[in-house]
Amino acid sequence: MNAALHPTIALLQSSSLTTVVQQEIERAILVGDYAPGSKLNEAALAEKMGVSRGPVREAFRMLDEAGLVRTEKNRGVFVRAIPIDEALEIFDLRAAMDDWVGKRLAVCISDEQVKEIKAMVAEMDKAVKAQDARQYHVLNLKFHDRMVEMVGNRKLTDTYRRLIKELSLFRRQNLADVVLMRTFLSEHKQIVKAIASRDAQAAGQAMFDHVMQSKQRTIDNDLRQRATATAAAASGSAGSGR
Amino acid sequence: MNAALHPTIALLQSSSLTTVVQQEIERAILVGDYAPGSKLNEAALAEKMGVSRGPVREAFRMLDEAGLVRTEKNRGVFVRAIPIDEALEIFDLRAAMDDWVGKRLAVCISDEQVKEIKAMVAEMDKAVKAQDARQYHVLNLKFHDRMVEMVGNRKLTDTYRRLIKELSLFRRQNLADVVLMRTFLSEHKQIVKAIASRDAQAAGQAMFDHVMQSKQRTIDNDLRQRATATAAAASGSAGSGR
DNA sequence: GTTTTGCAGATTGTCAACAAAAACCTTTTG
DNA sequence: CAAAAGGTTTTTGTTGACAATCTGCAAAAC
Repeated sequence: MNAALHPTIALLQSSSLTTVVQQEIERAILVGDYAPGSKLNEAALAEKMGVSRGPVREAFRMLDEAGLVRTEKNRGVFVRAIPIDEALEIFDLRAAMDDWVGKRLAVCISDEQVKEIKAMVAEMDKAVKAQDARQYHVLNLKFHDRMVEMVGNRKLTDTYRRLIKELSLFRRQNLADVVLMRTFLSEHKQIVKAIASRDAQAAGQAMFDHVMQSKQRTIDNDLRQRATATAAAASGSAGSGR
Repeated sequence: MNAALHPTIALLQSSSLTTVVQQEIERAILVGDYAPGSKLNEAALAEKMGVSRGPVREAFRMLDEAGLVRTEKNRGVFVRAIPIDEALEIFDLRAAMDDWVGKRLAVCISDEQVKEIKAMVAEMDKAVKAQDARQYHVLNLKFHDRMVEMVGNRKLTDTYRRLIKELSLFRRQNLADVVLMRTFLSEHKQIVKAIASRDAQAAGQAMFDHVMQSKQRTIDNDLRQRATATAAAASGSAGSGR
């Protein structure tokens, strides 16, 4: 007689102050309200959310273990700033996982599900044509997340999402220009095609390559930004102190 | 001027009560002091370790996020009991990761490191000949962990270890009998051989198959135990109530 | 003028107490 | 005798307070 209880009741049963604080801080971090490297003040957050410091501290411990913040004893907790080399490592690992995702999906995906991811690609197509980079980005995340989910391995899904969350802490990647979006879109189509044709080898390869392509773009991006940054610093030190 | 400070000072700087409590509880769980499913009492643990409940609660939140315990609101925290299907999922994911590990090592391992893993296999050989299943088990864990480490991808290492920890919460697998140990040992030799010969494809395949073999053994084991358990239950209900 | 020292304010680490919920045991009732 | 009711005890959730540590600034020493 406990099935299908009122949603509010279910919510109260499952969520303690700690968990809602944790979710709220996590949301704020992922959405960019707190920049990587910035300090999170216990008392300030506690007051802001109307709770005492206890639950906030417990939430911090969770976020630390999840890799979203880093704790320095007696100094406080800071939003983690993922360095470039760690981001690249994540790309490599993700590529290996997606390789497997492609292989598995080619074997076990249903016709229904093929339709679903085809529809997602179509939506991305629209976004590209409308030059809506923001929308494209959201759809892209959803596309990959959904495919991972379709494998039906919860551990894989958890692990994958964990990596994506951490990666989102990396210096926010410049929204792709239209040319790049077109490239990725065609890769997506290739992935879906390989999966739909049940070619495990090709599907794995396509997904692997696709992630490695993203990795390469991240490297290029970083080099470019690093160059402009040092240039600005040089002109800055030569010119105005600011 | 802060390098090479006194080890005791470094220890005090890095570890708070929360972290040492967390490590101690984790150790106790992994070593089997607290069986999967058993309840962890805040106050009892706090007193046992000579601290207040605060740090214990924070440690609980970390362990929860790490997947080693599960928290039920207003009821307490329990050592997680990994169900068979989740364990099998972990095996699948591990296989995919190890596939990649094999491929990478075949490409980037140093001659020095080849020697190292060969030595580990030799040690396992000794353990098998001595029929020391306990020692074999330890060496086996170390062998795989070391290879993962050698890939040089910290995210991979973290993720892998996390999975292994969770897996160790699965109903403690019966120590392998001598026949099985021999089988696994020969697979290990094959893995090392493929890596040493720089054959990426073969190395990946060998590691993948090896993990899938472990998975299969786990299935068999579970079926057997399940059978004897139901048989015992049947005779139990028919015979004495105990 | 630069470095060092000492102090004040703020922040974190830890603890003990209170409130609320769950578990347990006794008693009552059908 | 089983099941329900009620009260007691235990355990968790949350809070506020206190101690330890860090940070920044200003005064003193060199």
